[in-house]
Amino acid sequence: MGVTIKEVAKAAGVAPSTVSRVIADHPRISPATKKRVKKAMKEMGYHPNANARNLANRSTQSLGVVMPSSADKALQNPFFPEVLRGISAVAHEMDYSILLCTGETDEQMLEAVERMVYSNRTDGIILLYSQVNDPIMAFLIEQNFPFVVVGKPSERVDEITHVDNDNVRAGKEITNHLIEIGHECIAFIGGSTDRIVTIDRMKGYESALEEAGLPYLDEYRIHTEFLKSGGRQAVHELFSLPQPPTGLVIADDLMSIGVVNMLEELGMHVPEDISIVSFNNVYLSEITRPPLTTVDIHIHGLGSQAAKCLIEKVKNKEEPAKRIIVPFDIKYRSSTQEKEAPTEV
Amino acid sequence: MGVTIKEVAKAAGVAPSTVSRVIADHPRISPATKKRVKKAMKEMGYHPNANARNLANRSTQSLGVVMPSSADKALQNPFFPEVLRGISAVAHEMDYSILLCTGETDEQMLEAVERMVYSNRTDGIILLYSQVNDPIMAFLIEQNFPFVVVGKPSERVDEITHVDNDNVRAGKEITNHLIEIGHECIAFIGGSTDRIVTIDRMKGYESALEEAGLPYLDEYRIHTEFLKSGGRQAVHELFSLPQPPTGLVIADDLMSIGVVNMLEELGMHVPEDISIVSFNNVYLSEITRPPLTTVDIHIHGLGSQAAKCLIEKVKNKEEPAKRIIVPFDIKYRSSTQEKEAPTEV
DNA sequence: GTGAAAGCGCTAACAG
DNA sequence: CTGTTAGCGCTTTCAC
Repeated sequence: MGVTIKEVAKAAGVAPSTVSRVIADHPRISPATKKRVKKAMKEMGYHPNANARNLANRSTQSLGVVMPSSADKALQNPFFPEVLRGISAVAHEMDYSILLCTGETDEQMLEAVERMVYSNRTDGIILLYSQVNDPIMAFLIEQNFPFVVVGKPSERVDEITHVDNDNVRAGKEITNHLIEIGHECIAFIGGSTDRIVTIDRMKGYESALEEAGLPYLDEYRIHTEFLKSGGRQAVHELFSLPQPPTGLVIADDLMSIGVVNMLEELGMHVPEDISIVSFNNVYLSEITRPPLTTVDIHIHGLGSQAAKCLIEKVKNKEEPAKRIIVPFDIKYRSSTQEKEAPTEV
Repeated sequence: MGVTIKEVAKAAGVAPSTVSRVIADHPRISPATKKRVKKAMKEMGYHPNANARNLANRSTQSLGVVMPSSADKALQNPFFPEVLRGISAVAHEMDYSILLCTGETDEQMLEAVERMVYSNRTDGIILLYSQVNDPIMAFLIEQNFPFVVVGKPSERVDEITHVDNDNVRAGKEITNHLIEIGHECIAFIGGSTDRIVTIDRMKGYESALEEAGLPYLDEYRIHTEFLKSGGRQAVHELFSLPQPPTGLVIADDLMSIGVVNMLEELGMHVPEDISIVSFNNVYLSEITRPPLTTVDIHIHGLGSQAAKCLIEKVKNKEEPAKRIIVPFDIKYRSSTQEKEAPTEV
């Protein structure tokens, strides 16, 4: 194994505790010894053993990150690498490591999280999703274990630290954009209503329609897991309505890409026949055809803020719950187009 | 903190060492005490402290996973979540945790890896990419630290355990497909030639052309970082050649999506005017327009095999270097189309 | 089969 | 300012 603190101490002619103090950058230590010890450390290639440190400190200097279960196709969403980047950036800066947690099924996920917590492998946890009735969140709360969620918790919103966008407002603004450019029949397509993010974005959509006095039929709201078979059917029905929509608010860029393709197959063109807006602004939304008008939610920022909050919380158990709202902005691209006034004969 | 081994020992009326033996499922222990201890553990909600265990064992029960630096847009490639799933599956099964390692710049990455290794945070490392002159790999070799690479190392191929597809053969087969359906002018578009995967796929492409006696001009090979500005230019030039290609072999699905869109903008249709094949079979390649004919490289398998190899290597330092080739298969979809014989007048 | 005791490598009082 | 000492929670000889 590597060099230990004792060996360094001996080499520098001091006690191990002194070396420890140098490592911790303790104030009350003479510059002379400090220098001497540092020199010895360098010469001997000393690096503190994280395990031993953590044992002595009862900490782990690591953050657990829980992704959604991989049963979920959504895991392939570029959202995740991006949010990981954000987390990683501040984790690295603050000298924390990242412990990843996935699993095939929900039970496996819970089990993995339990193990992490019980065996003291992590100081705190970041939940990368938020859904109703989440057993993992319930477990964390019950254990009073530090965690933050990226997104909005489904309940006890004020007691749980979370980092989110104002998805309701974002939903409203992006829908308003569609309204402003002349659309009156606007439908919403989102994933499962178990996901809070879907709900919020839809709320925004509804409130925009309401304020504008536009119709929002039940038939205008589609919730489909992730395209494919079921989704196709739903979209098909949407456009078989007597009054088919001319604008679509879609809860996620990836979904948009699927929908655009589906529409084109059905002989409808985006944006000529139908305008589409969505959320996230993943890299793909720029290079797809047409490039998507979408809400840039600043994924990286969500990640970095979450890490920051969690670290604060870990360092100070009494840190009050807080809510961080990461601003968004809208990227206007060519999936939307002015709706010409209906040709009245 | 939690319950300790001592408390369990006291409750069960045995010595701590006995409890330890029960945890480790030591053979020489009477069924009676074993049962008694287990009962106590359960009742008290005992869970071993990973840190203490690892310190005593000089191990960490965790695997480090190194992603490419996030400077790389490619990080948003769904390849990563998917390969993580694979790693995760076996890690979980074998009771290892996953330590993630990213960084904004290459230096930051190296630094992060060094810290992981020096501070004994991980037992072994999986490199999720392979490129020439990689300082991280050099470091790992120099330290004689256990690692495996997903992909093919740029050098010392027989000394480094790696998990890869036979990318040369895959490149050849997929190119042959294009040839079989009548294409004769086939170009290759790939990312940086620093990445081994690009090189191998291109070799396959070349060898297919050669065997078929088809031309492979220098102008038919494009290496572009990741579309956008530079890429557009290159593609544009490709189709300004006196003999523009009718088939395209593209090194990555995501790139294909960009290229398809670019072509459509230029007024060319896939597959009517030009056929496209690529690699990876990420989820998107099914839902894009048109769905892509692509090599399914079994990303999940790459991940799980890598984890398996690494764990073997970690458990047995003497484990010889090995190479695991994960099979691939081709998904035929509608980005390719028979090329009608040139209309000879 | 089980217990006592000595560590794993580091930190943190408590003295001085 | 620095050394001594006693752990952190678990494993592992070595006895019995």
